[in-house]
Amino acid sequence: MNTEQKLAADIKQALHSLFEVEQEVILQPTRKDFAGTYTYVVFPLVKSLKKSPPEIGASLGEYLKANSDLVADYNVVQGFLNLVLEENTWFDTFNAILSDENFGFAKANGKGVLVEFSSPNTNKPLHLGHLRNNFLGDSISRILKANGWDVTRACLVNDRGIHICKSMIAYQLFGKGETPESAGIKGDHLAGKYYVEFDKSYKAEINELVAAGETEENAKKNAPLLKKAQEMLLKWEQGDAAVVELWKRMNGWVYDGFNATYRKIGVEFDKTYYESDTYLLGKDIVEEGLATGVFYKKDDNSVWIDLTEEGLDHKLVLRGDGTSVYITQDLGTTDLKFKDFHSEKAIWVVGNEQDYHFQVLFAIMKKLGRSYADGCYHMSYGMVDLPSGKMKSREGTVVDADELVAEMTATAAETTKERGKIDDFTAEEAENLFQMLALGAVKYFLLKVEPKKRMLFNPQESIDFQGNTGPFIQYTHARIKSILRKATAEGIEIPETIAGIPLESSESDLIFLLSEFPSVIRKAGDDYAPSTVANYAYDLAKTFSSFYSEFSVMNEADTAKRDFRLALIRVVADTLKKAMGLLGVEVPERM
RNA sequence: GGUCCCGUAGCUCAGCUGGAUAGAGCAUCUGCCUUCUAAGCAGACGGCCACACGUUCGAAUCGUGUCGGGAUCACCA
Repeated sequence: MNTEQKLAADIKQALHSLFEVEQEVILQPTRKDFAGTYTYVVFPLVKSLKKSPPEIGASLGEYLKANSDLVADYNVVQGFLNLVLEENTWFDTFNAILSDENFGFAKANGKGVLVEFSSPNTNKPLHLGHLRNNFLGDSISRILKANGWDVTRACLVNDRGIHICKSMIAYQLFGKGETPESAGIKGDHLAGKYYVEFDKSYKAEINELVAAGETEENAKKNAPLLKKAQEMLLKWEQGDAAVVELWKRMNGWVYDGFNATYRKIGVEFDKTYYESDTYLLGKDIVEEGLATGVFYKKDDNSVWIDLTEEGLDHKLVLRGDGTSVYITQDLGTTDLKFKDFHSEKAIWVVGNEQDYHFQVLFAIMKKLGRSYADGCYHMSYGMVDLPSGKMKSREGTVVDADELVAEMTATAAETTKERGKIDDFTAEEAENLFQMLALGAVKYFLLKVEPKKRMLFNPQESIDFQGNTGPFIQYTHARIKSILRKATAEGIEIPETIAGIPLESSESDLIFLLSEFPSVIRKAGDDYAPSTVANYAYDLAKTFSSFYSEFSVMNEADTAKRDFRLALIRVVADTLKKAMGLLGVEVPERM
């Protein structure tokens, strides 16, 4: 039981003894302007007790001061009972944190969760929007693990379909046999180049047809290039050797490119599914649904489900000609995923433009009686917009992931060199640091915003290194480490338990914040919100910085005080490292 | 048009299981580096929390409606 829970129990007991009231007690942190750590709001008691709020507050405060060994003092402002804690409870709280290396992390709960994210298309390189997806997926995986879940990270690669054929056709027509090696272009970028190429030529054909008197609609449907792509898709599905060979070759290039990017941004998967393997799945589920009467057949043989009871519409699950639609294969892969991993939960990190799709998918699974249906969650997130509007790969108006990371790394290098604090680093150490800072900046930037909100990225203003940013938190960690190195150099041993030291308010602020770490992790997991962890890390770093400028650690004459501060800041550094770790961000020893 | 999401300072965002005088960062302005890293700290400036009504002792937070922005409603994925 932590301090807050104990205090709540004491208040509950007090309510019982004083007023014979049985009530759950909820505490809130006391506002900065008043003395106290926790505040209990007495307004709700006014009616039943028929006493004024200050009266209730005072008698409750008096009782707690006398009977609770946690409460040293109290004050009442209107209906707010502010409780000042005994100093030794701060040390109880702190010592518990100090002695627990895994403070904040829950024990394994023996249950599995599958997190699917990234899910790239193999016709274009990753852009800023994909980065948001990757970082959200990576971070929520880490957060769920910290909440005790056994996490499997899965990636479903969209490696087939008409859009892939578009790149392939364009390459066949205009590629002149070039390869990533011959062109000196990363494989995913090379494929992307031909995807854009396709779109350009396709649009030119449409314009020609329209000029020749076709309607725009017809032109779009009948442009020779599109026909070629559709033919190629058909050939691919028939297993045409030449087409499959080209498909394998080009996808191979793309995977090499993706792997390089994933390695650079520090994202990994436990399991990769390929849509070329799974796109035919789901038809047996359609049969099952027809047999159980969950689905119904129309005259043209197409299969549907009625979801009007769920507030949704009728939805097609299989075409009249027996071929799959998107949801068909998703039914199949969902079953497959739960069969493969026997997990309790599955999470899909997918943009909010698919909100409706997932509502439908989950509703169908429920109607089919899948036991896992309630464990399905769509972690929906908003698009990353540019000042000019939406990013469009076909039109080339995207912020490329590789380019962005490279630019940020250059900025980190420049900013760091200006400051001249790491002049003794080897080239490799320096490069390592620049990468760490660049990724810290980008990841933090994308994760600090609540996932479901769409966010704006302004390339001109770019990503900052000051203020509420990843590098600021990394910097805070490095500053603490610098002090700890100094202490080690002087042979100072940090004590394992602390007691009886008069506390400065910024010190108790820090202890209080540290004590909240477990509930922050819990909340982030419950809400699927890495932003909760990001905001916490910033809050902690900010509070430390304030303490740092007000008090000195190593120059403190009272050695007991000094040693306490060393212990305190060591836990702060550890907690910053853990919190940033949950965002997939590393923190440096020096910067 | 139906459904879903969003609307908080000039800009980017916290806060939303109802609680006190709504917080940060950026930008603008003032101070602070001979003491542990100034990527920092302290301060100033900046708000009808889109609007209206309702529930409540109490609403940025909950409910209803309006307005504004976005997404979606394909035998595309």
